[in-house]
Formats: sequence, structure tokens, C-alpha cells
Amino acid sequence: MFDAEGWDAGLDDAQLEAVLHDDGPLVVAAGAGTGKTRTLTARVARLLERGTAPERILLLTFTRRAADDMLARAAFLSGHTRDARRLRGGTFHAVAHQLICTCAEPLGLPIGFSVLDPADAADLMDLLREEHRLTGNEVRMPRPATLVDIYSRCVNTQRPIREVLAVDFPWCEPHAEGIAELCKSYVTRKRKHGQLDFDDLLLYWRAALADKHLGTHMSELFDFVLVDEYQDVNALQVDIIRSLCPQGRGLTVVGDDAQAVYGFRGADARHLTELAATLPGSTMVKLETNFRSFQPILDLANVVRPTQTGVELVLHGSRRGGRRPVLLRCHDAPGEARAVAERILTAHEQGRALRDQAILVRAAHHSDLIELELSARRIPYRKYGGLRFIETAHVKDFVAAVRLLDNPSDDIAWFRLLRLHDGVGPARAKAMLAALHPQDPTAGHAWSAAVAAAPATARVALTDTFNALTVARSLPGAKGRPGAVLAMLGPLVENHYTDAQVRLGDLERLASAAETAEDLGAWLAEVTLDPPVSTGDLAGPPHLDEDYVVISTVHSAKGLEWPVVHIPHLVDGAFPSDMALGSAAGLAEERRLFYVATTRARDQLILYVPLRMPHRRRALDDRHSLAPASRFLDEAALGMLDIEEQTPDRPKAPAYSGSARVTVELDGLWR
DNA sequence: GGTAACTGGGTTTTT
DNA sequence: CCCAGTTACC
Repeated sequence: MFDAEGWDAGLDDAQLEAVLHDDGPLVVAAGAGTGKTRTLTARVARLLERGTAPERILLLTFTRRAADDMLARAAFLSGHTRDARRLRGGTFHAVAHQLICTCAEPLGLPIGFSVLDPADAADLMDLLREEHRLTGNEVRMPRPATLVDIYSRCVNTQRPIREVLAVDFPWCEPHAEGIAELCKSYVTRKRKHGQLDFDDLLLYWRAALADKHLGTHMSELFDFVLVDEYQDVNALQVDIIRSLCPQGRGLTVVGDDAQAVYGFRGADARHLTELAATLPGSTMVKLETNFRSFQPILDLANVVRPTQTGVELVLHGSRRGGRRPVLLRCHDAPGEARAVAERILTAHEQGRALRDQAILVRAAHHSDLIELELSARRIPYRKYGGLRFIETAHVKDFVAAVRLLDNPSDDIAWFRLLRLHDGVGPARAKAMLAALHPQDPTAGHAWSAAVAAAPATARVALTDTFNALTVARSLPGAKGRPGAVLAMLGPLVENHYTDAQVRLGDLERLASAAETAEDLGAWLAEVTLDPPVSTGDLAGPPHLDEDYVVISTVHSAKGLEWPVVHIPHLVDGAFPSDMALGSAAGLAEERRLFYVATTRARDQLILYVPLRMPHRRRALDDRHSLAPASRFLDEAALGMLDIEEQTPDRPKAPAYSGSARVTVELDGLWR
């Protein structure tokens, strides 16, 4: 898999320039498939070889998977495999969490602080919304998840709420006052209960760096900081990077502004070009040779690639030959699902393993019909993105219980756990929280007060739960705690869910994964910040002989590649998403997303257009909207495609044309 | 007054 | 599939 000849084997001139660059600020503008991962890892390997201590190199990536991958490769290339574990790396959020834990006290945080995921944050918003009596009005308040999005957008773009509402959430403006009020109490409530949401991890890291003493200490931890996917950082992350590397010394960023697809999370690709412009003495290296795709795929990609970006890049292919991408016109969505399955099987017959193929979708539910079709034909697949294991109710119950062991004042965790008991709903749970919280929530008298607030039916179970928590808390460190939590949750889950057996099976696997952790709190933060996509992931890496098609959202496919790529649902309203059709900025991001999708393909790319799509709003009648195709398939793009029609695969039986007289008689049934 | 069970309508993308 | 609103039961 790797070249054993050394870190410089097979690098081209531009890549080599980036690898050999000294410690002045370096911006690598890397088009899709130009070997940026290779370049980054080679650079790390070279730094190690030059004698930089591995723990003084920090590699910030977009997913943990990318980080692990790169660190392992760098260690291999440098021949310093033994040092690999000492390299620092991960996502911004994961690294922030690790660093914050080392200085929780000076930051004013409780030692066992909780990490709220966005769903927890939404639960908290929901609670506050009720407390502020903002529900049940004539004009409905935005959904809790939307409130969290609004709050998060303000934080991540560092813009005032009025502006964020006006620009990004205009339909929420009537509630501006209430929303601002909610955001304010959201912040105080989190602080009070020792909870940090994802945004807080960045905020506290930045705050630590801004402190005179702590900040100096923190920025001196690293000699080199390398940031991948820089086009997708937000204002907070930019501040963090700038404090980590004063004057940009030792800083390397890699990115491509044509692949910026996280605007909705507060990212702005202009940070990439601004960095090059504002750092004195910075060097820019452009990587424009694509080593990934056959030329005909690149011809399409170059047409799709948005032109008005800050950094002009033109991809030159290095792989001649290959077929032109195919545009397959399908009858309707079910027809498209059949076509995808058929083309996957065709490629399979031609020697492509299933794992060499990916289906990339704009939104997770776009693969619903395709998944049905694959299942019906017994084609194994694995889905990335969309609803995750960690977001299922029973897993959240488990996580909440574990969180309580370290942070008994975590009211959101309590709220979940209490409602698992028979006869305890939102109102009772809230009354019990009130009984718990003015006191030490681990104290016996607090618990009896809480139990007293519950209906008689729940009291025995609640007492059991409280006792089990006491026992679990008394266990030292991580050992035994997950098992104790599982034992506690068992009867509750059994009572509360209809499909309890499946859920308990999940929890058993989760608990045994947790038992292997050295530090349960760190393990919990890890799975919260970078959750496993399925229970399968908990069992470790999949077997080599396991073969499955990958279904992924385009967002989750960023940075990855497959020999064969299928992109279904290329229809206005789906891809591009109808949510984005209204604004130029939205459409521009959709186009970049399409660019990302097409450039994932190495050898073969198939685009699917269902010609008839069910109408979104009124599906009651059988009316279909005629949506010929996505606006991205303009004349220029079509010129790069081979257009094919879906072969009719189920010829209808010829209609009977003779005469007959038939009656259907049911009256005998009702006597 | 509060819970649980049911129904109908809506659904981007993720650390 | 999740959420909000409704209704029947405690």
C-alpha cells in the first residue's frame, strides 16, 4: 500500500516544494485528487526526520478518520512507527476537548464537565422554550434543532443574532426577541450545569489561547501545525490557528476553495485566501496535477468546477484513457433505484468489487429507494452520514447515564434518564429536577425528595436507579462502570421500548467497547465528537473479505475516492437541494458540492436523472412534476457526458383486446 | 393534571 | 423517521 522507498518517492515538483518548505507560513492550494494527503503526510514525515519531536506536531483534520489515516501514513513514511502515537492530531473539536481537559480549572470548568451533542442542545432549548412560555402561541416558535442552528451560527460566524436571523433565517425573524432571550438563557443554563456544547469546545480553546499565561503555554506546545481542508474552517477556528501560530510560524494549511461545502456551519472559504494575503512572508504552492481520475472525468469536473474562486486552479490529468462519464436518464425514482442496482452489478461482473463502488447522495434520504432495491437483491451496503447509531434513543440513554457519573448536575442527562421510568413524563421529570438541583444531586436526601415528586408506580424503579448510580459512581475509574450502567438500564429499556431486545444488544456492544477504555470520560467525549456510524464500527475494522457498496452523503465523502461512483437524484430540488434554490450563495455551494461528488471517481462515473419525480407537497394525487434534470447539467456539462436511456426492464403484459363479461361477487360474505 | 398511545405532516448537509 | 397535536385513560 505504501512506498517503502521513503517519503519523497513519487512526489512531483509542486508536492516536493510543499514538503520541503521551511517553517514560514505555507498555503497549499490543492485541487481535488492532487495528492494533498500524500503531501501532508510526506511533510510530517520529513519534519520527523529533521528531528522535530512528534508530540510537537499538530495535525488538524476534518474527521478523526482522516487524522488517524494521515498520522499512520506519516509514521510509516518516516520509519518512525514507534513514535506514531506521540504525534498529535484529530478534529478541531476533539483536540479542543483534550486540551481543555488539561486546564479545566483555570478555565473555570468543573473537572467532569459534560459534552452536549446537538441533540442534547436541542433538548435543552426545548426545556427553556417551555420555561419561557414560548410554546403554544399562535405563530409557532422554530423547532428546537433550528434554535440550536441559529445559536451556533451566531457563535461560529461571530455575528450578532439580528444579522444572522435577517440573512440566514428570515422566516424566524418574527420571533427575534424570544430567540435572543432563549440563546441568552441557553448559555447561562449550560454554564450552571457544567455542560459544553460543540461550539463551546472551540470557544474555550480560543479563550485559553487568548489568556496571557495559559495562551503562551498552549501555543508553545507545538512547533508545527498542519491544517487540512482549510476552506471549511470558521471564524473561531481561524482565531485559534492564528493564536497557535503567531506570525504563521510553522503553519501549513491545505485547501481548495472550490470544495467549500460547510457554509451552513459558519465556514467561509475566504479564510483560505485571506490567510495567504494577510500573513507576511507566506508561500503559496498550487497542486494542479490530478492523480486520481481518468481524463474524461476531469473534463467534466473542470466544467463543473466554479470559476469565481479566490485561487484559480486548473486540474491536469495524469491518467489518459477511460470512458466518458455516463448520464443515465431513468423513468422515475423507482426506475432509478433499479438502474443503480443494475449498474452496480454490471460493474461487479466486470471485476469491480462492491467496495470499489460508492453511491453519493445530496441528502441521506435520497438513497431510501435504492436501499430497498439493494436489500431486495441482497447486495450488501453500508451507509455513512444520515441518522447515526449514537443518535438513537437507547444509545442516548446510555450515554446520559454514563455522563451523570462524572457530572451529576447534568440536567439534560437526568431529564432523559428520569423519563425512562414508567409514569414519568416531561412534567414529572421537571418537578424531580427541581427537587434535585437546589441540593447536591448525589446526596441521599436529594434523591428521596426527587422520588417523592414521582408517581407511586415509578418509585421502586427510581429507587433502584438511584442506588445503581451510587454503586456505579463508587467504582474506581472506568472499570466496571459501563457494565453497571448497562445493568441499571436493562429493565428500564425493556419496559420502555417495544423492540427492547435489539436495543439491549446494541447497548451490550456499546458497554463492552466502553469497558476497554482507559478513561471513560475521554471515551465518551470521543464517541460524542466522532460517533461510530453503526454498531458494526464498534467491533473494530471490518473483515477484509467483507464486501459492500458504500452509500454516503457527498459531505461525508469529502476527501475519499472510489473506482466507480454513482450519483443519483440529479434533479433540481434534490441535487441541488430545494433549500438552496432561492439564493445565489446557496446555489454556489451546491455547485461546489457537485464538484466534490464528481471528483471522487477514479475510473467510472455514472450520473442518474429520474425524469419524473413525485411532487413534494401534494403526493396525494398521482401527479408528478416534470423535472428534466439538475441545472448543473447544462450544455457544457452535457457535452462531456455520454447520455443513455434506461432500458425498460419490466415489459408490460400485452393488453387483452377481446370481449368478456365478468362480475365480482362478495354478497355471500355478509349474510 | 399528567402520561401514553396514536395520527398526520414534514424532512439538507455535520463537528 | 421525528415532531407536534389530539385523545383516551390514570
